[in-house]
Amino acid sequence: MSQAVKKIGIREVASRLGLSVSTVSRALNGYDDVNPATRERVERTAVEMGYRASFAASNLRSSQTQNITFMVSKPWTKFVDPFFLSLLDGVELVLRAQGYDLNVVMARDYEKEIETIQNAVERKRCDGILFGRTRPEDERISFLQDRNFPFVTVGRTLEDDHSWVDVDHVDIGYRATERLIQLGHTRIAHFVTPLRYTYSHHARKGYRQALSDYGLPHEPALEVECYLSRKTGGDAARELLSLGQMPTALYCSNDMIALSAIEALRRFNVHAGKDIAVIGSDDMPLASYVDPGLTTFRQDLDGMGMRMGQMMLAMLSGVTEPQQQQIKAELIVRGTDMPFARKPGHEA
Amino acid sequence: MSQAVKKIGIREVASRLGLSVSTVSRALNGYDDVNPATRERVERTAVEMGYRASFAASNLRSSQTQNITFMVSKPWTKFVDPFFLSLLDGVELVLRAQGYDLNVVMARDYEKEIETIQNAVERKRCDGILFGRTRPEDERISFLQDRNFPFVTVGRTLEDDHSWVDVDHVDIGYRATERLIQLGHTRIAHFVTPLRYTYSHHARKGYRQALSDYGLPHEPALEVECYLSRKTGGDAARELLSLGQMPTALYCSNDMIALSAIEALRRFNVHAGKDIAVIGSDDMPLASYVDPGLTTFRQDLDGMGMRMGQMMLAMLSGVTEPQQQQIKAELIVRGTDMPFARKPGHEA
DNA sequence: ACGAAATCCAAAAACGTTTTTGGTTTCACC
DNA sequence: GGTGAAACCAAAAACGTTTTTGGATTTCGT
Repeated sequence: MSQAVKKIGIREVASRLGLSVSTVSRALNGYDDVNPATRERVERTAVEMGYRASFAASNLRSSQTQNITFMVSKPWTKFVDPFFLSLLDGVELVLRAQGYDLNVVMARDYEKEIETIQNAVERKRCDGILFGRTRPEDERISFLQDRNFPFVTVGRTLEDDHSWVDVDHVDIGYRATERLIQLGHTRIAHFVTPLRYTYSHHARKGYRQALSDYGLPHEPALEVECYLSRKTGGDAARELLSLGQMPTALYCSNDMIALSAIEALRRFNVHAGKDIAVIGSDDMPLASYVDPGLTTFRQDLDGMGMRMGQMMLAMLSGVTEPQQQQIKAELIVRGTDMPFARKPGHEA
Repeated sequence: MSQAVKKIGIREVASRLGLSVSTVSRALNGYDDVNPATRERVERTAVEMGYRASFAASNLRSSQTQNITFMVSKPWTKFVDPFFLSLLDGVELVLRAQGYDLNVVMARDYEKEIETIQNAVERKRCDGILFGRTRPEDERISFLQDRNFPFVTVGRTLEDDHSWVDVDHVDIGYRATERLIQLGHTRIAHFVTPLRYTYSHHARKGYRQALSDYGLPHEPALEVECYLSRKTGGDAARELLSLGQMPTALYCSNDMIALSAIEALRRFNVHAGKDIAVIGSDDMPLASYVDPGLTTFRQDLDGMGMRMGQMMLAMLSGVTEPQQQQIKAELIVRGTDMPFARKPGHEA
């Protein structure tokens, strides 16, 4: 543990070089009115002396932080984290390439979300904000729009008048349901993710559309909203069981819900892939490890993240009109779906 | 999209109140030489006017950021994320309670780790740093010690002359091995996590100690180092299989390795819980979903995180001597371990 | 009613950069 | 040799707070 290192500022660098402070600053920040030779000399000396501009000071003067914040809400950290982490990876990659830092802050709960954003924006802690779990009417979004603060979301709202990336959940819902129909199923349940999130509506819309397109009746009882913690897929499954008439197929707009439903059904001797067909939505890592593997949809999170980063970069460099990108998910067939069998094997 | 909100600083608040800027500042920052009535008036007006101190400015002047950074390395984001997220949760909780923000930055790879820390420290972006994946000789730690910068790690080094929290991996290794021995196994393999991390050494030490305590020979061939990506538990398992003499039990210092080994062995008709006993180490969420469930150890991540936060807080308030806390993990018996059977059922 | 201590507050300095402003060279061109 | 433009750089202002300094005012014991 050696002696604390002497603090060294831009002044020191300047005086060592016999240059003025402003020249050093301009050299370091890539201005064009500085002699290339001088610039080189400055740069070399700066690293030699171990000089690094104080974040606070440059931030204060330039009112730029070179910093983008990704806000993640508490519910995420419980289950959907892999989702979020792959995404982050992509974002970070493209932001870093342009000299921006990405940092992640956690909003402990629902109300804290807006507070967190407020803190970030009003105290000018970052140049832009990223977040997901958008809701049809999202006060975070109107807040940011009001102050004209750059942001990109994962997911849409009702209005859609901002920049976002999103997976096409209508498409997923439709294709999942369609597949089950084509496998011969006629009574297909849908375990719905919390409807406060926009994507849940989309998924449900796809589900209903497929049903209607293929002339199947829409049974409201088969459509049950789940919550990641309060009411799991397991709870929903038990509810359905107790109602008597089990469906022969199940589409869940979230793998976690699907998995917990499968788990619960197994207890009642109803086996996914044998007695009931199950399709999930977001190919979480667990999905492939479980036996049988969950049939679900893969989303190109990394690509989405990169796209998201690019959008942010564009906004930061002046682009003002909303940029939007929707991507299709890819069906991953594993073991939990199967054709309709004459006699559904549930003797609950 | 309304008009951009007028920027309002401490000056505006002061003049509105007919007070001086300094008084407003002192009132807001809880100094004691300000009339309670005045303080109340100031506080009310501040929120009324929507005033929030600029982060950069207060940071610059006070040289405090009220901000703690948790650095996570890329490898983590792939597999061990649940680990890391629970931990974070605890940290965040206690830091927030004292008005500190926690933010997470990702180091893209090995070399970037030190760079990330440098950036954080030298540019004074935070008041303290947290990170894990410590190595026996860890340059990050010496760097921070040299500059006398507050930090707490998850995991130890050879020296241990700093603040850390850690799970007792020697204990886990010992108890896992002991349990397998008591179940009658005599040939117990150990799939070792990357030895560049300190905890891997600890786990191996526990493993070897148990072997020796119970008079079992230490077969080097049964001890194979795995890497989270390059050489998985599956690879290691296949390696062992090809060597001919399979062990009847396996202890892995990481659940992911255990799981991938189990998966690979199944392909060769060697079933965990029937043909081979397997014990993991860190009860990742997957462990309970897999069938049969993985017998492993639960670590109180949340508690560890909180402890970690407390240590940081203590350092920030002047405590200088290293604080250290080791916690014991709890054995979670599920389905992958079983007593030794006369005829090990592997016909590979 | 007086002095000392405590309380309250204003003015100005300071934090370490970047940006603005403007001045001096250098250079090419007529 | 004079002129204008381009290149280079120095000095000082500015960013928005917190901290320091010190001057009033009030309070309290005697």
